[in-house]
Amino acid sequence: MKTKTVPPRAADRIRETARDLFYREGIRAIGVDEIVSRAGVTKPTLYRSFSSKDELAAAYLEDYDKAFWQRFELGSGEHPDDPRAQLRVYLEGLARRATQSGYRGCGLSNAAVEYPQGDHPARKVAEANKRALRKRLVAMAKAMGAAAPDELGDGLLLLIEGVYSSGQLFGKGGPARALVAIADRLIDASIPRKK
Amino acid sequence: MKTKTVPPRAADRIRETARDLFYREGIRAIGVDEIVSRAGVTKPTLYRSFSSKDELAAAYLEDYDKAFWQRFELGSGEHPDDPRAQLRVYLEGLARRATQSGYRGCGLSNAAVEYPQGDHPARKVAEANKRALRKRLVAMAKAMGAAAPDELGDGLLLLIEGVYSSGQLFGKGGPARALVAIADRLIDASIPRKK
DNA sequence: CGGCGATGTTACTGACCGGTACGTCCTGCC
DNA sequence: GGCAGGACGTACCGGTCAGTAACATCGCCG
Repeated sequence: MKTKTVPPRAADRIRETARDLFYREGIRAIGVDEIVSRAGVTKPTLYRSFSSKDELAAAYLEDYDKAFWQRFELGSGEHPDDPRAQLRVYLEGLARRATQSGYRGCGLSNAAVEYPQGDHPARKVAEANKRALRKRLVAMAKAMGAAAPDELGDGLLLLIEGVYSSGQLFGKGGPARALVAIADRLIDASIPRKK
Repeated sequence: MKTKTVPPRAADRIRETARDLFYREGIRAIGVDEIVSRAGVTKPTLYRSFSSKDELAAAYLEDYDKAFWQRFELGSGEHPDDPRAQLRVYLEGLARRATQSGYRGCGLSNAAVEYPQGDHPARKVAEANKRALRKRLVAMAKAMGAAAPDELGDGLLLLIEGVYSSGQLFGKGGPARALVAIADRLIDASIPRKK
């Protein structure tokens, strides 16, 4: 009970507000003034918790990364020994979200578009997430019994990234609706017949 | 011969410079001052040819759209009656470009990330291009004899957009290297056996 | 030669950007 | 009760943003 029972909200509110605004509007499009005003705090408060806007953006992406893995691993609990079913849970949820109007894609991929230079703190978080995702997908492909797990893993990654991107371009009736069927077809075609 | 033999360079140089800078660094990241200084012109000159930065961005994307279709239809000349081979030509070139370091993805998709609001002139160009591409891919899938052309067309679009996005995230050894093999597998699995 | 359109020059605007020096208030502890 | 220290706000900084006004200069064409 030494830790404050009401751990001063300011920093958390800033993080939440930044998360919403950065995701919906883009990082470069949102100024710190708008963040602090919507969060009901002031700029010095923000800069006491984050050394710069870039660091705040990186923190936002760290949060996003955490939330992503939570979504991605949701199927692992439901189907502990069936990697294909695990992946399917994520793909179905993704296809649903990505075919709603207002979908904004992946915050991490979007950040990489906004910050092309490799040394930006936000980009580093994005790249690390994508490398981990690629590794995870290859591992899943291997567990599915794919003849060429690297290839299937990369194929799945291409499909997923394609959904992030096209989802925000097409909205409601977009190509993401075909995701599950396409992934199924691709996986089938990549696993040696087990008959 | 009434049209000027040397149509004053200024507007064209601005367009070219904007194209390079917007593509490599992003639209929001580049100010008009940098464009005019690199183009060797001055701001009033820019604003005599383009009513605003947003319109200049739209013009850049129009140019990009034109160049895109040129690349995309490159295989149509080489293989007039083989849609699968036509597409393959584009995919091979794309996979090559997207696995080089410094690849920046698709200028149109990137612009849509930078400008999420549907009424922005740049986004309109991007969306129109993507709708046309989707239509073209479905038509190609149909011409290939796909059982479900809409589905295959959308699957190909997902793969292509996935390459744009992941190409700029992974660079040299990225998942784009699997593009051609994956597309082949997917197409094979989507066309009724013709044996 | 006269004139006109395209371009350059200079200087400026008001808004907004990220970031900060400094004062104030509130809380907990002796 | 009073003081220390942390949390927060007020007010401001210099720089950059997109966009413009007023005027000078060049070169082509009649």
